Amino acid sequence: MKRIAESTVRRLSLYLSFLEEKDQEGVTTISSDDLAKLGGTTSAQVRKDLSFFGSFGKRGLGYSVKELAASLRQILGLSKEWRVCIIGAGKVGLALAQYKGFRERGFSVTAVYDTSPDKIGKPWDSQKIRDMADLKRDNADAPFDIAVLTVPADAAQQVADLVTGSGIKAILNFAPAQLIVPNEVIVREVNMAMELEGLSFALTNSQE
Amino acid sequence: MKRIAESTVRRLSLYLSFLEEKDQEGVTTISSDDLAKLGGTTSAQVRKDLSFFGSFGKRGLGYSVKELAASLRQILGLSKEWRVCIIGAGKVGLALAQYKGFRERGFSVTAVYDTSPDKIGKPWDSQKIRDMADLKRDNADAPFDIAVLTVPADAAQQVADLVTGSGIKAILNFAPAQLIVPNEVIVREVNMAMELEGLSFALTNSQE
DNA sequence: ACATGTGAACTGCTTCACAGCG
DNA sequence: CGCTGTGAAGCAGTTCACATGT
Repeated sequence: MKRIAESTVRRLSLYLSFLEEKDQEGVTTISSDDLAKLGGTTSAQVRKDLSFFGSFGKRGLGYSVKELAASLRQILGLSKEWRVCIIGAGKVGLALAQYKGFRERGFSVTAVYDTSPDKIGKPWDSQKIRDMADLKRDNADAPFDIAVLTVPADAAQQVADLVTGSGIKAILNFAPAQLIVPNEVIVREVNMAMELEGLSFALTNSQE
Repeated sequence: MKRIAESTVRRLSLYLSFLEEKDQEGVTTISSDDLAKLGGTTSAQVRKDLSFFGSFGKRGLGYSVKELAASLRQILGLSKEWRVCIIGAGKVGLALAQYKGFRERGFSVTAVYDTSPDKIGKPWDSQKIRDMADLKRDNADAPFDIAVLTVPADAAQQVADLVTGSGIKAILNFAPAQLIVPNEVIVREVNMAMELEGLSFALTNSQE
């Protein structure tokens, strides 16, 4: 398959959320222009994004909300449940562990890990925080698809090594550190400092 | 000033974090190639990014770590303290409120707001959670530069209206909702669903 | 000799505009 | 006729390559 731009994938994800919203509202048909307005883009962009994957609309009519949503779920790989573990049982990690949005979207948080004896064994939801040392064995029993890293910056690389060493192939990294991982491992960074500094820059330079 | 790409700003932010790290380690001089390797980019990219703002290096030598860091802080607008409020005293909001990385980078969280009577008045750090209804008055007394939204998706637009109505000019939005705001207001979205779905897509399509 | 700074070439994402089809 | 799907054009961001300064 042709390489798809990350920006395209992000927009598909956005379109899907709008479609789900519209479906809830009972809307059955939607045009590329409607989707574009919701997502702050253009109808040509919407059609181009979809065109990489096939043709989903009816000319003169638009798209079936339900059908397009189903197609996008398929494209984004959301038809299966993804098994997610969270590494780092700090405030952010535990907040994420209980975040309902995960499960709704098919991401099922099945374990939380930490290295601190203070935290290991403590309860979260209906389970207990597990020892980081068990990750490799646990993953061999029932593999995780995605590891979410919510550890301090100085521990991030070491934890990432354990994660990739266990065979996990995707990381969502909340630690403010640039991870070095094998080629086949996919990493997405969520870097708060970067977002805030982007706002800082924009505010500083907005009064021209 | 010429318009600067968001990707450039994100990289500047990244370079700054590397420079701070290197400075800690006592490194005094660094080449564009060194910075590129740390950030997973190319030396030409680093030099081009910097070139938008001036010329900071010495030919044949490289950049002074301290001087370049100072320049980047200046460029990114990090020489002043930014006043930040957090809106939504749920798990994520409170986790962010106590996140040390904020203050280290010059972002000072000075208030947390909520609408729920259960939460208003409860302590966080050395302060109390304030009533959302007080935001406008509080902001008139001592303006916030940035509002961080950690509210449920269905409340996000309404809250954003209150925020922009109070005169706040920048929003970091953690709610999975596309905000509509006046032109002069700057919004950055941190959308977990999008990040996870990006990983899902990549995992689904990685085995070619 | 070495690494910066930068115009020029290139790559790839976005926008345009229209043919095609319901 | 309306809206999709798509080649072609346009534009923005990245990479190249070299002249320039130390």
